[in-house]
Amino acid sequence: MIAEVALNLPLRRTFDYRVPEEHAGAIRPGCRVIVPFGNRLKAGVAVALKESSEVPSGKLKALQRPIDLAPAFPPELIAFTQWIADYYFCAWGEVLEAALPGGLGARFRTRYRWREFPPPPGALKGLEKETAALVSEQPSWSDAQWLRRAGAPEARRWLARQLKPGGALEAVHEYAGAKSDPVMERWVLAAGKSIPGKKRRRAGGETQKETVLRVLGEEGAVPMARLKALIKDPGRVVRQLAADGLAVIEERPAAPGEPSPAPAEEPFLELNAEQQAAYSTLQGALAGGGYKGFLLEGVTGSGKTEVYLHAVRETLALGRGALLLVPEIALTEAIVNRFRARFGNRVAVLHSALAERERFEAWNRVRDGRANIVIGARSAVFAPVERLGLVIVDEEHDTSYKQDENPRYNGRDAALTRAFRAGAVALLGSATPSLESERNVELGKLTRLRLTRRVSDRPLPPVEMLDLRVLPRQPGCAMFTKRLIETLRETLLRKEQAILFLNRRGYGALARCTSCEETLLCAHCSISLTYHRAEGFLLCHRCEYRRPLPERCPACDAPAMEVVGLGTERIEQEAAKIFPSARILRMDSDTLRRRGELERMMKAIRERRYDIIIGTQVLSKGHDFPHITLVAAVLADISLNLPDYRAPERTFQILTQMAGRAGRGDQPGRVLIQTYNPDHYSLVHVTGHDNRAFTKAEMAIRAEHGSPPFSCQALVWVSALEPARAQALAGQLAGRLRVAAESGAFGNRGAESGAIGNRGAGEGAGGNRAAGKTVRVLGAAEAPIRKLHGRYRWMILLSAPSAAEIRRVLRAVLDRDGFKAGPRDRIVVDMDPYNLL
DNA sequence: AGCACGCCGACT
DNA sequence: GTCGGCGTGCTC
Repeated sequence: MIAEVALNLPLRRTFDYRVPEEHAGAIRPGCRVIVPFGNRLKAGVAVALKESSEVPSGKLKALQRPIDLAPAFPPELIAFTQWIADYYFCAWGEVLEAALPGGLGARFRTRYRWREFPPPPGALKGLEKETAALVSEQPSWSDAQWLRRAGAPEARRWLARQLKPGGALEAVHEYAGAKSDPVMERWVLAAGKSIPGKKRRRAGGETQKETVLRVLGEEGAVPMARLKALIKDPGRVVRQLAADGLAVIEERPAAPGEPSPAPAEEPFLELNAEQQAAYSTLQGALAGGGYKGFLLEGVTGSGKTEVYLHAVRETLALGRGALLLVPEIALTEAIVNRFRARFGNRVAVLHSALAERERFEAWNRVRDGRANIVIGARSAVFAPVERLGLVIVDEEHDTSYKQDENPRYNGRDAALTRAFRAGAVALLGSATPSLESERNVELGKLTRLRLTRRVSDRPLPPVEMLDLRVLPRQPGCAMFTKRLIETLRETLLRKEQAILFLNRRGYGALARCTSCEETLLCAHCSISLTYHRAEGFLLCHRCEYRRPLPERCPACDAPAMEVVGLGTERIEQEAAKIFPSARILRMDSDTLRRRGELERMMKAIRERRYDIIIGTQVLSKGHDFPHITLVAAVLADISLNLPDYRAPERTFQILTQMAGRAGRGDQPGRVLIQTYNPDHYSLVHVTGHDNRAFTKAEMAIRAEHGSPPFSCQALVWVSALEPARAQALAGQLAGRLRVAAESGAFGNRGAESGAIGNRGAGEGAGGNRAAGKTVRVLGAAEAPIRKLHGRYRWMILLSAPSAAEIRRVLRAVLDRDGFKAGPRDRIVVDMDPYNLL
């Protein structure tokens, strides 16, 4: 028997292994396995079993052992992850790695062993005395031991020499368990029947031994941890008892942590007419039992979640499971609690904010069917839900669904494909749908469902544009118009809460010399440093680089450094000056570092312990604030000016989401937008809450430029340590891609099946193509951020009617022709990219 | 990605 | 003479 194994390596291929007789029964498709690879061990997934292999049997190795007793991946997910790897042009093993909480999660250690023991005396030559003593006294020792004792460079060289053929040592690699293995606890069990009762009593009461024996007599078995509370050094006492045959020490799997108590049970709310209409349609689709896709477009506060809840209930009633994806930052206790209040422990939460143990536990509950409703971020799209009937993607427009490291998949698009392949209903929800989804509605791939009214029947707040080019400012504070400050003052006088929104953290945008105009840049990236006042440092927002704000300009030595531009820290400082008695809270990724901080702050806001909340877009995502009546964008232009064709879409979405935060309680809300571009269409349509008008305008622009969703794109990033090398390599690669694109234009291509094709009219459609190039190659061009993490970056843009065309070109150059980069160069493919910088 | 192998310059 | 730089190629 041969197992085909996908390894977590950036290789777009699998490896075959012989399955040894002893594991023949245990190795099934979907099992994680340990295999020898080169001269070490690696974890992988047996994705298929077969009778024979293309690989000559002399080359085949035997896999070492399985990690799992039961396959970690059901057949559906093996096929689905392969599809994802293929579509996103990445390694299957990397997708499998991303699909499991904690990854494949195998731990290894290395032991160094004497080829003969005791070692010949000459072998220790060159080692200092202590290290020599350590290694000469034992037949083998672990890498951890070695590192602790032998950090010196001579020792390192000695080891390398001895490990070479002819040396006195060999390295033995061992599997050291998986992260997902149950945590073990040491227990003490009573043994032997004689519990000596007539020991002479000491004046002070029981001896420590007697205490342990008494507890064992009462309970039979206790965890060591509990004895620790009773006596000083339970390990020593228990070892003695064990030696006397009175106790036995045993490792047992620790009991899983207390599941948090389910919140009070909550009834299903009655749906209003619009919700009911949407739900009825979903009900029909669910009953149909096959794939159907929907876009639920509902303004903030229109009750999308209640529709989700009803749809999930219906799904369960049909004997199927459900998946709810939420954006990375938005997963709050609120939505999880609502689900748990209706469905109790059928709900499992998979999220990076959870501790690793909890994620394993949740994942296991899904895998063995105890839970069949999964709520989680992007990677939850790979949750092993059985008989999947419904996949919901909340806030589907959110760009955090796109992973910006390998595998570079989009959770929303992956969700559509998974639903399609599973014959499930897909439901995308948003107040501001993405252009991709709008296009899919136009193409009939998604059916639109609309919720136009807020549940409370409260009208949407009026939005007022404040033109920064002309309006008078608050004296001494140029960032605020008088109008904004007056409105804020009224709000505070009414004892209501206000949000000041600015999409940049830190104190100011950059630090500059007033004398020579030099701007301070990051040492590793070609972007300006942001001053963070609270930390007292200049920080790079792309890497970890930090440095103090210098007194003198590093370029001209003038003592004239100044911090220019706006950040949330500065807004906070200025607001505190104007409203000294207001209670101000700043929310951005700086103040939200700690786990659970978001929840704590949200609670404090709901309890009205703050008057002004200042923050970045973390504020815009999916939270209810009943007492906020004013939302003001301090400078809407920041996100508008990025060199990214999606900047208007993002700006419209963020501002519309922010506007939706105003006035959800009893008080009506209002929204102010300060900007230098009051006539820009993406701002104007926020004023009118006019989704459709914005979409129409933006769609026209995209159509004109042929950008997504009217085409499919891939970015090929090329980076190197020297700028010239990056440029040359990118130029070469672009040339080769161009050749492949042209030569393939008239060639044969099979239609691919099963693709949902989130964008691009041609996905899976086969013919209907004009003769000529279908794949356009743009560039290579230098990246807008030309240097990042010390690497110089170039980009090549591939654009085509369908992803399949692009894959064909990429395969031709990168796989078939094996276009090679040096070990210090990097070539990264990003399908359907969101990050264009 | 690692890690070996292999082929050229500056040091004990 | 060797240590070590990094280009090249392979891993079932």
